[in-house]
Formats: sequence, C-alpha cells, structure tokens
Amino acid sequence: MRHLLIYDMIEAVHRSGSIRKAAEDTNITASALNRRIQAFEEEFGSEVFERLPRGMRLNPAGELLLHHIRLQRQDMARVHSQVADLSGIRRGHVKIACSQALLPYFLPREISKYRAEFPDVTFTVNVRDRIQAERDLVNFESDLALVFEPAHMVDFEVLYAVHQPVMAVMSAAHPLSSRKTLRLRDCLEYDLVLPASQFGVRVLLDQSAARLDRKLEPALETDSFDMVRHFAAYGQGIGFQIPVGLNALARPDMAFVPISERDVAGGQLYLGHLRGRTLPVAALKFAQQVATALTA
Amino acid sequence: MRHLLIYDMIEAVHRSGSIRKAAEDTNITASALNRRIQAFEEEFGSEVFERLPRGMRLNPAGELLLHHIRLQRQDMARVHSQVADLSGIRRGHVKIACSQALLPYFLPREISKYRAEFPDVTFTVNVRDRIQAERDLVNFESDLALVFEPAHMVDFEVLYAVHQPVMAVMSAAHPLSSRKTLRLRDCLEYDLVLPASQFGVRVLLDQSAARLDRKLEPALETDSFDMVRHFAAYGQGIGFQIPVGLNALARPDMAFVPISERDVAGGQLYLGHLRGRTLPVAALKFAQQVATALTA
DNA sequence: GCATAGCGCTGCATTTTATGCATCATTAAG
DNA sequence: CTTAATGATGCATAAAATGCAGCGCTATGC
Repeated sequence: MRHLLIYDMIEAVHRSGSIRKAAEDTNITASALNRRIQAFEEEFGSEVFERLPRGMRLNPAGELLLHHIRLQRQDMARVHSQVADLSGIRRGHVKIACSQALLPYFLPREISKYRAEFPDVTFTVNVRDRIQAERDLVNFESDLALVFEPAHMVDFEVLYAVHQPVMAVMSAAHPLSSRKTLRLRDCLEYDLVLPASQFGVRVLLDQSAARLDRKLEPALETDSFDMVRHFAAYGQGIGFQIPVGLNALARPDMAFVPISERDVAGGQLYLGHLRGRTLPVAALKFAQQVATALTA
Repeated sequence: MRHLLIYDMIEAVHRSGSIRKAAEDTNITASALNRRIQAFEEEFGSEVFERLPRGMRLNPAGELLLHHIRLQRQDMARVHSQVADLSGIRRGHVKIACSQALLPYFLPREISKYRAEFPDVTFTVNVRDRIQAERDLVNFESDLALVFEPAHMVDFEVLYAVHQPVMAVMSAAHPLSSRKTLRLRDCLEYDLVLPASQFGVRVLLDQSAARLDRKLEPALETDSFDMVRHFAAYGQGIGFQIPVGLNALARPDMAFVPISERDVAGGQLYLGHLRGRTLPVAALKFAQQVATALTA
C-alpha cells in the first residue's frame, strides 16, 4: 500500500529512535525520510516527533497518531481478509495471547484442526499472563486472547466464557488419586506444587486458603505449568491445573481430581478481543471454533 | 492529507458514478484519476469498482473498502481533535442526528451554551426518525444520536438515557388544562392531534390505546411536532409531546399535563454513538454537557 | 576542554512518478 | 444506425521524490 508508506516510516522512526537508523530499514535515504516526515507533520498540522540531540521521540500527538496508525492497519487487514473471503479463499494470520494452560493440548489441537481446513491461515501464539494479555490486545499485538481469570477486562470484549474448576494433579500412585473429589484440606497434608502468584489458579487457591485461615506453603513454586505437572507426576506432591490444560488419555500415569467447589470456587476461562474491534475473518472463525470446542 | 487523497477519489467516483464526473470534483483529469484508481486496485489486490457501460459502481469489495475509508477518516478526525485539545484549543465539528422533539428548545439551548465556551466548534443537526438515526451513525453521517425510543439499538452504544413521560399539550383555555395529571380516556373525549406512526410518542400511545381496546382516531395526523403544538394551541384539540420538547415559560398560552403512567408508560430518550467508536473531543464533551442537562 | 561521532536538516542535480492531451474501443439510448 | 456517453491507453510534459554531499548542532569520551 504505497499511500500508507508514510505510516511505516513513522513507525520505523519510532522503533529505531532516529531517522538515520530508520532509513536503513525503510530502504530510503535519511534525507528523503527526513523530508517525508517533515511533509507529513506539515499536513498533519502538528509535530509528531520531538527532536532530541540523539534522535527522535514521539511527542504526545505522535502517540495518538501511532495508535491511529495501528488501528487503521488492523482495520485494513480486516478488510483484506473479508475481501479474500468473498472469493471463498481464506487467508490471513491470527495472533493469540493465551494463558499457559492452553499450550500443551488445547491450542495445538484447535490450531491443527483449523489449519487442516484452511492451510493458508498462519498463527502466532504468545504466552501472556492475566495482565499482559489485555495489554497485548490494546497494542494490537494480538487479535484474540484466551485467558483464565483476566485481570481488568476494561478493553476486553468477551466472546465466550466457560467455567473451569481447579483440579488437583498427582501421580496415579498417589494415595488420593482414586478419589472422586478432594477437599482443599486433604491436599494441604502433602507437598504442594504451585504456580507463581501472577497466575489465576494460584490467586484462587490463595483466596481459598485464606478462608480456611491457612497459608499455602509450596514445596515448589514455578511459573511453568509443565513443571507443575511433571513434578507432581514423579513424586508425592500435588499440583493444580484447570481442565483445559489436562488430558487424561495422554497421561495414564497421572490422576486429575477436582477440588470441591465448596473450597475453591474455580474460575472463568475467557475468550475475547479488543473492545470495539471487528476481527479479520480468519480470527473470527477461529474464535468460533474455539468457543465450540470449549462448549464440548 | 495528501496520502489519503486516493480515498477522496474513490469516494468521489462512488458518489458521481463515473470517473469523468468525479474528475471535475477532484480537480484532476479523468485519465489521471482513472490511472490512480487502477493503481490502487492493483495494490489493494482486488478490483473495487464494477465497470459498467455507463460508469462505475462499487463491487462488494468496494463496499467493504468504503466502510474502512469512512472509519479511517472518522478516526483521523478524532486524532486531530485530541491533538488540538492537547494545546488547550477545542476545534471541530459535531454531527448530531436527533428526534424532532429536541429541535425547538433543547438542542438550540445546549448548542448555544457549548459554543459560548468553544466558539470554534461547529455543528450539524439532522432530524432523523427512530430508524434513520441509527443508520446515520453506521454511515458515519452523525457522531451523536439523541433519539426518543430508538428502534434497533444494535449498533447504538448508549451514553445516557433518561425517562420521558408522555405529556398532553393543549391551549391554556382547555377544560383539562388545570389538571395535575390526565388519564388517557379523558383525552379521548377531545380532538386528537397525533404525530405520524413512525414516531416514538405515537407508538407508545397506540400501544396504550390498544390496551383499552380503543383505536386512536386523530383529527389531525402530522409528521411535524410544530404542527402538533400549534394546532393544539389554537383549538380544543389535544396533542402529545415529551417534556424535553416543551418549555412552559416560553408558552404561557399553553398547558402541558402529564398522562398517568398507569395508562402510558412513557419512554426513554437515548443519547448514544456508534458502537465501538471513539468520539472526537468536541463531540464527547458536548455529549457530556447534554447528559448533564438531561439529568437536571 | 577539545575532538569526535552521531544527530537532524538542506541545496541541487537526477530519477521517478503523476498528469494532461488526444484518441480508441465499447455500449446503451434515441 | 447514429450519437453521446463511458473507461482505457500511448506519449510528451510537469511535478514530486530521492540521493548525494555537506552544514550546524550537541552530548559523549578521552
């Protein structure tokens, strides 16, 4: 899109912090780039960059403009995808911010399934915590977020939500492994493997423990859910995870037992996008597939 | 904005239906315009116009593109207004779609008040019925809508809503003029002056009459609320209007009496904008003023 | 404290792009 | 069958963007 090149240039200058560096990325001379920036500011009616001795920095007007540029580009991508869809083609790229729990089974399965039907759609998956996921949407770095217990939800428009009880994860040989449900106090008798405090499961567990006047003292605290599972699998410890991150068939050596909702209420897994956005066709259809999969 | 000129050209061709006519509006030759359209379509990756023997018409892809163009322009206007606001200046143009009831007193007063503080802000006010108002928002022909009992509300994002009882409007000499409230059946004894069926007040009255197993048979039906008021003022007839369209001080020769809510439930006056839009500063601030005025 | 390296900016010749003019092919209307 | 529209195109010209070389400025480092 030749007529939008100036936007690329502005972003390049913003990224690199100087015209001369940005000129290399843009395949243009610094002088030409400089004049295009100046011409744009002239038309725009206001400076967009602060001129510092060591380079350029966006001023407040520039920050506003940058947001417009990103919005504009997103919407153009949406138009392209809808136009492609008119002719039956489905192309595009879907950027997803998700909680760790979605990584081992759920998202790989859903993405494979989707790409089996539409091989020209590509994906980016970024792991983001409950706060970063929403920030990703605001910065247009993700189209969709699939997050357990997101933090603010102000710019987050919910497409689908599903309840997820908290499950205890342990070795199949564990004394508690044959129970149908567990009380939280049962678990506290054993070594605990807990996710770090920024994770939704941990927040729910901490709250529940506080109601029992207990404090959780994990034998192992980690920011890796893989670590939680594997440590629990090989010892006497008990880990915690939500059902979407578990797959009983794949791990006959492990047992997954729900914690009674009387103790730990469980939480919601939310699928959503930036408030007010119209998603590209590929992202929208993928979201619909995910919603269906979460229903089942 | 030179880099967005191609969008103006596309819109000009869309409006006039041919390149040659559009060329005049654009101050450019038909041949140059033709080639810019072709170059754009090449970059865009798809034709945007159908070539007919008598001119050009947008194809489905073009319709999608046109929507993007309008969205894009709106958002750029918002950025400009926010940038102006950074320097304490408030400029801009506010486009309002409103019900007729707002015309005689409310909007003139509010616009004057606003412009007393910000004289560089200009306004467009278009009268739209309950259906057209929302369509206006979707086509980006209005920033704000102020509508009594709007029809669909799917693309309508509510900023403020206020209840409006239905008022009987009559000459000060009318036998019922001194009542504190009126029952609907009292009114049916007299000549009725009713707005046409597309108006919210009429819809409410028709529903209420139906509950009494009566059918409203107006002596005068009109699409002008001015007509309703003036006809009622000079005869024995009774008209109907919502409070925001009335001003007792301005018309000592008239009486305004609320209809009992047991008979006619009244309706909501909604202030809103297109779902998901970020308004320009001027429109946003004006909306806040309107909301405050409606509260009082 | 002074040289240096990096920055944005600018005059000028050159290249690239856009435009205008004249004209063609096509088609619906009279 | 003519006519009067339409969009498309070849070509010379006008306009715009670019590259090069160099200027003035300022924080940094010896």
